[in-house]
Amino acid sequence: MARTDRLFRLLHLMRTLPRPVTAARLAQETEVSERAIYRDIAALRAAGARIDGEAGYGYVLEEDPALPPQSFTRIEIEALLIGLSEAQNSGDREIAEAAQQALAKVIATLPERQQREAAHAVHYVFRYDRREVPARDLALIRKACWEEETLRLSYRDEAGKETERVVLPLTILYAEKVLVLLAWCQLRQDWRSFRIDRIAAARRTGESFRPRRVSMLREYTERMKARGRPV
Amino acid sequence: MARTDRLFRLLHLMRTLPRPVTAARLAQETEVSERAIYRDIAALRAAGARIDGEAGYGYVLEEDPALPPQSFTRIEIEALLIGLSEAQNSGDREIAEAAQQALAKVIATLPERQQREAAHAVHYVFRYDRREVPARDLALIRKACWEEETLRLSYRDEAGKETERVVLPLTILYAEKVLVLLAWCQLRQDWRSFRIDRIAAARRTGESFRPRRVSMLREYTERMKARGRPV
DNA sequence: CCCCTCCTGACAGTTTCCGTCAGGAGGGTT
DNA sequence: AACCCTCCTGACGGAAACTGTCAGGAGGGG
Repeated sequence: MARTDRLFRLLHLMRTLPRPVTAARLAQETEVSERAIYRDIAALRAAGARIDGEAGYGYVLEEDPALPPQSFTRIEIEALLIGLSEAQNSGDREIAEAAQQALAKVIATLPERQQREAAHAVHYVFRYDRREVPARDLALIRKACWEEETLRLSYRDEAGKETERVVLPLTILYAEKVLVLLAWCQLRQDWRSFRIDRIAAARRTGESFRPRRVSMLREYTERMKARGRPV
Repeated sequence: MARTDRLFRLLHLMRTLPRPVTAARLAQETEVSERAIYRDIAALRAAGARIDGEAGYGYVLEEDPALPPQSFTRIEIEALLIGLSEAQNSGDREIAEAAQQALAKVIATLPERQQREAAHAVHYVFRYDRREVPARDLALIRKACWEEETLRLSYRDEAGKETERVVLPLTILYAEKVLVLLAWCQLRQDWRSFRIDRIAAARRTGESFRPRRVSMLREYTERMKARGRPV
């Protein structure tokens, strides 16, 4: 591999691999020695890349010279930061972390002046109602929605009674203080909302309902509208 | 000039000089021969840059996913969308619009598959408590925070009594259902929070307190910590 | 103490790059 | 047709950069 190619590839790897990226990992991916990686990082830094690197930690690309600078107004930057803060209060740990990473990626494309504006944002989100974090099975449910795979749920209703449900999971809904799974319930043959904190267990069935998720959501939306309900 | 530097510089020149850019111009700007430029262009192309070049015309850098601009995991995309939804519920119209635009800009840089993932996101934010939108003067207050300019406020307290305040505005705080301005109040010689919906009028004084905003925020934060209060 | 990782210099051998020169292509204008 | 503009590519000899190995060091955390 030509060195030129490798330098661009390193930038790409630092953008896409989970942070932080170690020199050992980069060396493995590009099939050169670690010493070559150190040299490459130095070259990229000399060329304007802002790469944070701490002993014992790894590398984080903070400003990327290969990308066209993206331009956001100051208020757009503030809006993104508000969004990050809100996502961090979502009660969903995985989403909170993902928001942080996504925003860091966006910030890395910004010129220095705008990065400074981001650092000195004037909006601040403050929430007392830290929602219960129903960490259990949330990732599994999310994945099932993405992959349009049926789930078997053990669900506890308000009275504490537990039933087994086979559902087609459509959407994770962030309502006021609870997370809700909107799904098509095969037991009831109708749409049902399941509070995620009342899901005792969730198991994947291996059965796919692809590609029906989007059309079912459309149906649900239209039914809610027909009932004069907010969507 | 190191070749690495030169390659990034060429990308920058093609982005900023009037199109089309000739090899002769690039050679002059970077102080190398035209032959070197031809080689550099070949290297950039090998690295994925889409550079259009026609004999007798010059070069045009096609700025698009050829140099994979940004990559987000699926959950990162979902997190950004959650953030957008939350920002749209912030009660601040300007922020809501800015969030939409910022996100559109981010999405536009994504490869097609990821744009589709964004379109079929599984998370949905739903809020009953549409907050009061105190649109009046909010933009002015925001700008004053950014520019570190003193404000004169007509402020109504809970009993409806109106006072005049001269304040150094620091932060717009998104609490549960209200927007709050955190400021240093010169009348009280202390930090005060002002509910934005109770601000009857706000006027700029023309007096700057730059560059004190950041250090004052730090002070406030430290005081809150010393009092065992959440920051 | 150990572990993890980033960091830098030196070395000899290997590879790449450089400008110059030559020849060609494509498109447009007169 | 000739001429102009520009992109394009190969070859050459000399110069510059790169390579992996080895050695030594730093910082942070447990």
